Amino acid sequence: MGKTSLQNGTPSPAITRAWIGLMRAQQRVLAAIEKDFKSAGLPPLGWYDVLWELVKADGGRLRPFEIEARTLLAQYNLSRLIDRLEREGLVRRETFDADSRGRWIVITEEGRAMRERMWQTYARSLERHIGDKFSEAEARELAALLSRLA
Amino acid sequence: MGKTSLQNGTPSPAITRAWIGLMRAQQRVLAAIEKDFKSAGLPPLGWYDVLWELVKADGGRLRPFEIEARTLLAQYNLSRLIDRLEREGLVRRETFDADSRGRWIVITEEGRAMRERMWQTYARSLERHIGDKFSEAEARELAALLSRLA
DNA sequence: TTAATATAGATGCAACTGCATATATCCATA
DNA sequence: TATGGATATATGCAGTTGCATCTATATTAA
Repeated sequence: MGKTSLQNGTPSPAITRAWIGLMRAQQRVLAAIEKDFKSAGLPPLGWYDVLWELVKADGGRLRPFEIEARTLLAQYNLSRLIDRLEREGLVRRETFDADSRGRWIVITEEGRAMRERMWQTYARSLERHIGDKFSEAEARELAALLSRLA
Repeated sequence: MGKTSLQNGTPSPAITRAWIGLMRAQQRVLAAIEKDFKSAGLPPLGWYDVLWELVKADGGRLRPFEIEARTLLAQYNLSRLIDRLEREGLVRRETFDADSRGRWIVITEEGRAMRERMWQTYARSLERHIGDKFSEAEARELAALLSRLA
């Protein structure tokens, strides 16, 4: 039994409230951010994560399975997300010579530009929907607590 | 600009880490719980919320728009979720005489039994995936911080 | 070598979601 | 009391997800 529980195997009210709070907070903030993206005529937030991993990576490229590990996307979802990104010209698929099962996913100039454009909106959203609600110390505390669930 | 931000409109690292932590924690815990449900041969977690609201409600029944308000489900998603619950015999749609646009959604005995069965698994999951990770005080602190985002 | 197994990535299909709109009814007011 | 607008719920459609499986290639071990 966990550190925090009643005798009968029922989670304590605090645990329950933390869980409900986690679900609702994530849903609300995510919905608010997605709405801001939509208003700005931007693609869904999920695209950002992939583009950002590629920008951070050496040579602006990664293997699909590497993106998968960094983003928590399921393999089949990532494969199709890459389809969409490629259709919009934001990434290219290139051959990976050392293993012909593999591919490089390479970010294009358009992809880099899009990521920056998305960040403008994203940064403002984070400020508005999260930053405004916490002091610096509280934000650190929240991040620390959440990291225990990762 | 928020309480917590740098000059240039970029969210502070603490805010960014809180946000990433929020997304990842929710995804991971939700995925773990859904997996537990699936292993136990149970329907998706989303069903639980509706059944639970109905159990708590007077007479075991609510109007769809009341469920909507209590669960954050979108109207069209709820309408279809009720279809599925009804198909499984867990709820019934009944007429609402005072306003014939409306309906009652009534939980059945099977619905009550299913909710209890789901709770067995749910409670253990919450213990394992959240309760084990926090002291009582920490859980309260986390819930309090998350409630600011609601 | 070859056969068995594992890994990288893609894809058909059914279920679910979001969006827009439909349908039915109610309410306010001219 | 007719009409314009609001509210409650449902639904067609296109896009997305999850699941299972496929193809292609790599690795291991006999």
